[in-house]
Amino acid sequence: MVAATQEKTWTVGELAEELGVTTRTLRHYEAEGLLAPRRAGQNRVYTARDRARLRLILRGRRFGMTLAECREIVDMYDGAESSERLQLTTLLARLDDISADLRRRQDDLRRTLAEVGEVAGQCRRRLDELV
Amino acid sequence: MVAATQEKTWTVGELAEELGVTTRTLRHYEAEGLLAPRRAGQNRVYTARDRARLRLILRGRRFGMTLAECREIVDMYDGAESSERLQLTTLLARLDDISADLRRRQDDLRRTLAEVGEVAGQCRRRLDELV
DNA sequence: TCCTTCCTTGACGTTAACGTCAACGTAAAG
DNA sequence: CTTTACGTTGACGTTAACGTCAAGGAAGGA
Repeated sequence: MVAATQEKTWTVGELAEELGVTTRTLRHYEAEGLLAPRRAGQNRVYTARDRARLRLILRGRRFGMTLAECREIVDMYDGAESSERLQLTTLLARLDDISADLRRRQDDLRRTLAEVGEVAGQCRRRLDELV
Repeated sequence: MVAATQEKTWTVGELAEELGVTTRTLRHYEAEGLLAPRRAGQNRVYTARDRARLRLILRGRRFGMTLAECREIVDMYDGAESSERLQLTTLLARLDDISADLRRRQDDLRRTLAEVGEVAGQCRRRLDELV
């Protein structure tokens, strides 16, 4: 098992393809400080950790988080390994704020979904009447 | 009860203020065909119905719906009162698509919230270790 | 060697969703 | 009658999140 420590990596093209975005998006995220892939010479090398970060970002984007908000969240993964009480306490407070915000959005989504269901129900009733 | 049929109305400024947006936003939504308030001469007059539409729109915006998506949904409220079978059937299919999309976003949100909770938990554990 | 494919950086373009400013009308208050 | 506080339209500006070239480098196959 000589090669057991060789973790899988991706090129920009591969990772972009796999997650359904363009390479431009990956370079943009890097420019905005959301990703920081290794380099093999000039070329970017993405690890499984980079890939996980990217998936978090893309997931957030799908329900309206800005890149700045995404960055704040992924950065917290690193901050949570701090050893300073003040840092951890501050981070924890921020995380609570973020959770509250996400729950509000969850509520907005839930209500919207409910109302879409209402309209669908109304459609079905009118279709029944048309028999 | 002579005046019982006089429903409450709002001016742009009043409605914007009440819902926490600017008047520019209301005029923009009108230009994009999401709202169509009555006029009293030149001035816009918003009814409770307009207000309800606006609340739906703003709610959708909060979790990442575009104005075009918002318009499609609010327009369906009107379409659901159609009397043509084909119209209703088409609308119903579209509503199912939208519901599926919203549920995906709901899932994305749920997962993100869970992971934020994970990070918070990790913070708390590290804080405990620091006693 | 040449060709293709993938990568790089840099720079300008585009779209959505408003912000901002100008120039003007009008109705109530002082 | 003028000031103040709304309202109107029109037009240009701004920000975020990429899209879209352009120009070039490095690796591998025919």
